[in-house]
Amino acid sequence: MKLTIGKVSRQSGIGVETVRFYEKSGLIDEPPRTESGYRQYPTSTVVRIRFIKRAKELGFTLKEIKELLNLRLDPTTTCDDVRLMAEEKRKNVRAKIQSLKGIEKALGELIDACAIGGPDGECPILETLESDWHISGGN
Amino acid sequence: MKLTIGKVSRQSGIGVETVRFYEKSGLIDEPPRTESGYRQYPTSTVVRIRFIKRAKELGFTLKEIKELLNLRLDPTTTCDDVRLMAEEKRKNVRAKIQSLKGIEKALGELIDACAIGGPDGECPILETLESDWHISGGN
DNA sequence: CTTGACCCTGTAGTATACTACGGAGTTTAT
DNA sequence: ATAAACTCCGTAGTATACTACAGGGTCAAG
Repeated sequence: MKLTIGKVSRQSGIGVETVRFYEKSGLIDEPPRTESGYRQYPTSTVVRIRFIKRAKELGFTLKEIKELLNLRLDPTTTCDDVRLMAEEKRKNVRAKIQSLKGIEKALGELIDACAIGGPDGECPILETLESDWHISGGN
Repeated sequence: MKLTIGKVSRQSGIGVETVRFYEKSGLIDEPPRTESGYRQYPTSTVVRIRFIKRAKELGFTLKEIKELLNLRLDPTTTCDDVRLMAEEKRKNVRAKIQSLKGIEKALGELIDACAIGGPDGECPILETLESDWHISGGN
């Protein structure tokens, strides 16, 4: 089943203009066109755009997302290239998870403190997070 | 010990201009000044800026980071307000962790496939991630 | 067969988050 | 005491990621 740009837009929750912007930016392939020039997307485009959306919410730039989506074995990349890049990305993702867990913990402590009418004034997020976690494997 | 803006900048790994930008944006307090007008930062400012930096890498906007840093019990907020907001933030953080775990898993599978000279052509990130996880508590 | 919703291209404008610069005063190391 | 390095403020410029036209053509329902 082929989709018009409007359907892709609605099903993936982004604007029509943004779909075209992602195409220009190389995040999604140029789809085939009808005789009159209308784009005809495969349904997989919706999955791809939803991935882009989520990855953006996780702090990846469009450039990084492109790299993630292009991580595959094809004639122009060797297996080693792909594996090394994937390992680099995974290191970065794991660091993000650790950072988020630190924030989750801090929020949990704040919620608990709140429930028992705990301390006030200072910023509990920072008090809880004064440890040395950091994002590694910069992009 | 008081720090000049340059020291804060170096210790937190952001530019001097960015420190002033964060001050203008209300992310860090206006520090006291010397007679000649130089800013004098407490060391806690460095901790705060490092938090801002990490939170940015995790996909939070400066607006959201401000809200996180202001989550505290003070005369202008009630305990319930703080707890509800903190719970909302935690929900969002947990969703992010789940999303990242999905990506981590996908990368792991790609790395494994690579190691054994697995399938090629398609994008394994997408193939692995075609589930319905999403970020909730949207901001 | 028309009317309204849709699609096309291209360009320009917006929001966010910096980043650089000009022109000046201040501090510090030699 | 003087040069290098730092600081001040304000404004303007940049990169990223959209978002909104303008001015047209296309398709589907009644």
